[in-house]
Amino acid sequence: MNEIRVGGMRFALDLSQPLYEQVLEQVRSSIAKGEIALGEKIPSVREMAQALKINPNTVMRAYQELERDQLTETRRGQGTFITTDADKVSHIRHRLAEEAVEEFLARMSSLGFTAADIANILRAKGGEG
Amino acid sequence: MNEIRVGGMRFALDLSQPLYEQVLEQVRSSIAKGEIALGEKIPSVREMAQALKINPNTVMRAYQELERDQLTETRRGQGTFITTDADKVSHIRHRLAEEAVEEFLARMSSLGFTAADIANILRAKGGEG
DNA sequence: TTAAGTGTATTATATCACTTAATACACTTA
DNA sequence: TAAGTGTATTAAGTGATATAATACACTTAA
Repeated sequence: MNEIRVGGMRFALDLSQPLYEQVLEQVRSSIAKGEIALGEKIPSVREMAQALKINPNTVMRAYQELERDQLTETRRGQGTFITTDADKVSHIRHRLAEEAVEEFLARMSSLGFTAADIANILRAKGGEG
Repeated sequence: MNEIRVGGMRFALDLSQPLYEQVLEQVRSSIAKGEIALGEKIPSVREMAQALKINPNTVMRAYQELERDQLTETRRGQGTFITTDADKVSHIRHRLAEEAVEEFLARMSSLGFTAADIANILRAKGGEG
């Protein structure tokens, strides 16, 4: 699978998407799922870059987006830490979910599926899984 | 809105995505929704390019993807026509829906939402709309 | 036969996002 | 003081996207 474990997180990078987006999303996912604790330190830019075999600048870009979303706090000279504010995590998590739902519904609507159609499809899906 | 009507279809292009993908998706959407009839001729490459103010090569690329999906048939010297095979349309429509569902569920799962969570969110969404 | 309108192919150019590389600087801690 | 942090800068390369200009094969109607 080319799966890399670093800092208690799992990473699987490919070329289908920008690398910085994949790093961002996979760290964010770990936070949202609670797989990494609040206040915990994540690997340094250089350490992460070396582990993932990508450029430090690329990791930096991902880390800066995490901080802009207030999911992390950076302390110069110390490192990058997950926020200690559970509300921040909850807020971002629901905002991202809202975006996913909106995009999904728009996409299905553009294919001519109604809300009832979608409910049926998901119900069928849930039944088999 | 910068909405352009051409060949019975509506187009609204922006810079958030490749132009050829937007043209592809918007024609495909018109077909899936039955807004354009089976067997009908769609605008020529040059006509579409002029109407949308984009390059003919860009339109060409969108048209070729439609043909690869067998949603259209091209007749040299005559033009590009929607397939007359309703099954083809149905097949593609369900394939795209399947992809949308899979991506949506994966995205929600990466945020730590369960199938039950998702059902609740969509039910709430349906109720208010 | 001809002219206009089709799809199609080719070559060249330009732009932009992404990624890497190499450095350097400010800060914190041991 | 040395090592490890985040951060900034400059340069270069690559690939996808889009445009431009041109040409060719085919179909249809005048």
